[in-house]
Amino acid sequence: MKLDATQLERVANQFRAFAEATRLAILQELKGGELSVSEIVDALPTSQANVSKQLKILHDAGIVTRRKQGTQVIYQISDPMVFELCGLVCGKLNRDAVKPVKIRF
Amino acid sequence: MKLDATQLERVANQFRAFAEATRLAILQELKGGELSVSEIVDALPTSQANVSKQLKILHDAGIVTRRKQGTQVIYQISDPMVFELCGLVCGKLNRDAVKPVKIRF
DNA sequence: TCACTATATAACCACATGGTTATTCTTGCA
DNA sequence: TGCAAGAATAACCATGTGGTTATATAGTGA
Repeated sequence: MKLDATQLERVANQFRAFAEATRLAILQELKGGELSVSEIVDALPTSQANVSKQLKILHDAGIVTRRKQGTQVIYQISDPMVFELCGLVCGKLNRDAVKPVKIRF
Repeated sequence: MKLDATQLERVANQFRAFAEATRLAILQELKGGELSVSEIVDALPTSQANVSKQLKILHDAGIVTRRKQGTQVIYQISDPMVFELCGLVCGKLNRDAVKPVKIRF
């Protein structure tokens, strides 16, 4: 059963959301539980504008959910598939590595 | 245990290899077993040059292996993780879809 | 050696995208 | 109402990249 061009494009779009270090860093922070935008900004070495931009991409892809609380917006990972995905990739990188450097998301 | 910037970059690079419809289409063809470049070209609506280019990206990412056989070069998926990855993403897309349209890589 | 096939590479272009700075919008509070 | 904080958006730039066309490279057989 082969996916047609449209379906492949949708799958590619999902992968694309994970294909940037900053977005992965955001997801890594959210792994510990929901966080407000400013908490994420404080945790990462990038600007508030960029965090908002990347969060929008993750949100559009359905990877995170948002919730307003006063003036804050709180984000949360929407599907634990995220961890499985990153786990698979880290596993492959660990297998491929010559030196055994354990990476785990 | 958090990944540092370099490790996140490597994870992102893996995801990036999957983040294009043409490369996913190639992997989908290779799902049935090893294929030569020209067989892949015949199966896809793109040029030989582009197939070679995308195969190089997949190969550099360690996702496919190559083998020369006469004048032909035969490619193969190197790690079954590929199918698990695509399966997870398809599963998420199926869950997210309002209309239940089963997608399966 | 000469053609022919199979594959890879180079040059190029149009377009997408990550990041920054500046600005706008929203909410809560004095 | 005015102000400050939190977050999103706009404009912009530099870079990366998918695809094409054209060319180069390697192997095969006559």
